[in-house]
Amino acid sequence: MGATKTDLFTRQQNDIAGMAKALAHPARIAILQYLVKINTCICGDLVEELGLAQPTISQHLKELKAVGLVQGTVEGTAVCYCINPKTWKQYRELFSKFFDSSVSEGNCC
Amino acid sequence: MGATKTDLFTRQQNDIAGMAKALAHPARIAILQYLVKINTCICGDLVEELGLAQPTISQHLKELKAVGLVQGTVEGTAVCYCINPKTWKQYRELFSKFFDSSVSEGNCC
DNA sequence: TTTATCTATCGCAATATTGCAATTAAGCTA
DNA sequence: TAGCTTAATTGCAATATTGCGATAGATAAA
Repeated sequence: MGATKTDLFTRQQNDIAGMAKALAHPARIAILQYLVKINTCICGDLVEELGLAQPTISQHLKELKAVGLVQGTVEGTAVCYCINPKTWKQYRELFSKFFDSSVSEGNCC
Repeated sequence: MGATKTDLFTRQQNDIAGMAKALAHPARIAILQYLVKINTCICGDLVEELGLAQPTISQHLKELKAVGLVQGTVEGTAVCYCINPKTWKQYRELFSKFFDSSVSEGNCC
């Protein structure tokens, strides 16, 4: 029926999947990379940087804010966006832990 | 409308997003964790392990195979699945590289 | 060959995501 | 206040994803 059956899985599994979902769009990757590159905060010239319409960028920023990867502060008429370092580190650790599960090279099918 | 505008983004950005998309479902996370835990190959008792119907599991396995995270070999009537260590390492490195972009703690908005 | 077992595919329904035009909301400046 | 700029929200259309029943394909055993 189209909806993910989250109740079948552990909290951690849903967490990892949710984090991955936040990264599962090139526009959001581009936004994050841009924010990392610029370091200091940036507002909505993301609209210029990427080729997407303003409501679309706003939507992607909303999702990134929802998972805590990005912060926004109102600066006059503009909004200043930046990476949330705390969540960023959480993401790094979670993915790192997930992939560090040792995968044996040889005894595969 | 409704389709991702992949042509607006770099190859790398689409790659990361594509990899993230493969992980963006708890069932696929659960499958990968199970395969890592069992180490040696496993077939479709994933259906028992997770509570999803056989066609649904098959679908998720297909996606994991499509991105190369999982291999399958026919073993009689069953199919033996396992992690593809090569792709697994590629994923780990890509995500690690992405998140290791240094995010400064202080000068945020 | 027939039967049993296991997996893949098809087709469908329900839901989610993507993208944007139009509009609204909020703040600055004159 | 009115006018301007910027961002968020709304509403819609197009597409993608999720999940499963039914079916088909492949192989082993009788």
